[in-house]
Amino acid sequence: MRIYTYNINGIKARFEALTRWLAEVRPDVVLLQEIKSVDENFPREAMQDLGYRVETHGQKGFNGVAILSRLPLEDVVRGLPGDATDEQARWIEATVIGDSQAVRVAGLYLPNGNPAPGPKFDYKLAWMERLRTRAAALLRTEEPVVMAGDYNVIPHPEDAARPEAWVDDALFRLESREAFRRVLALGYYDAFRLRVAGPGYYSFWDYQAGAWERNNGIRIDHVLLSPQAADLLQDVGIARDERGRDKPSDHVPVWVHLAA
DNA sequence: ATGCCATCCAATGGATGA
Repeated sequence: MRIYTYNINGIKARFEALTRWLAEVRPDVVLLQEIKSVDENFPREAMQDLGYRVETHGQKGFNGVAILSRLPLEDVVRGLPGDATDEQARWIEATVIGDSQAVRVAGLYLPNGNPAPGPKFDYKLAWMERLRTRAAALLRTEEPVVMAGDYNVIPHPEDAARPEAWVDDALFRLESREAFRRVLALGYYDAFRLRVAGPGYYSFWDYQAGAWERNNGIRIDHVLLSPQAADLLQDVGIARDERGRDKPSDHVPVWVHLAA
């Protein structure tokens, strides 16, 4: 089972690039972030024509997450539990019925949190505490769990080309990195770091100031695996070449291959 | 860098993003 996370920065703007990529790569499961669309306007039929089941959790203008899957999906949950007043569409879960076993997948778009300090940063940290609670509940199921998405967290200095430029940023502040670490400490693994060590691996390059041409990137899109999922891990990767194609998102796909 | 670019909504500019 090949599972991808991909922040597409707008389904309307990325429709051509996304459908080309789906036809070319043929992923089994794609967790999309920033669809920036209400559910009714998501191009469901076009995805179905490419062989995908579609589950969305959208909102008008901003945020929005979705799951595309060539495999059957069950038990879809929309919205991160823990705050009934939260209007922002940043979390979707489903069980993917694999050929050999089922995998619980969660797609997430973690709040940016800038400027920090401030109310947006407070929301980010509160959201991360809710994430920790949900992540713990998912672990207790003892199913293989994959939580993947745009975490908006640079875990370590080696995950930024210029870490000194991010020291006061909500993506790299100690509170954000500690909250990310608290999720890992429950028993999750950063799939990429199970297989690849060292600096120079990024998943986001800003549109501005020639960030891509200068390789001024950050690694903020992550795939977290429960121990049961980590046992199934066959390979990982970052599809960095997507950033150099026509009308790219500012993020690229990050993927895992599980024996499931 | 003081958002340099991109996206969306809605309106010819504002909000948001990382």
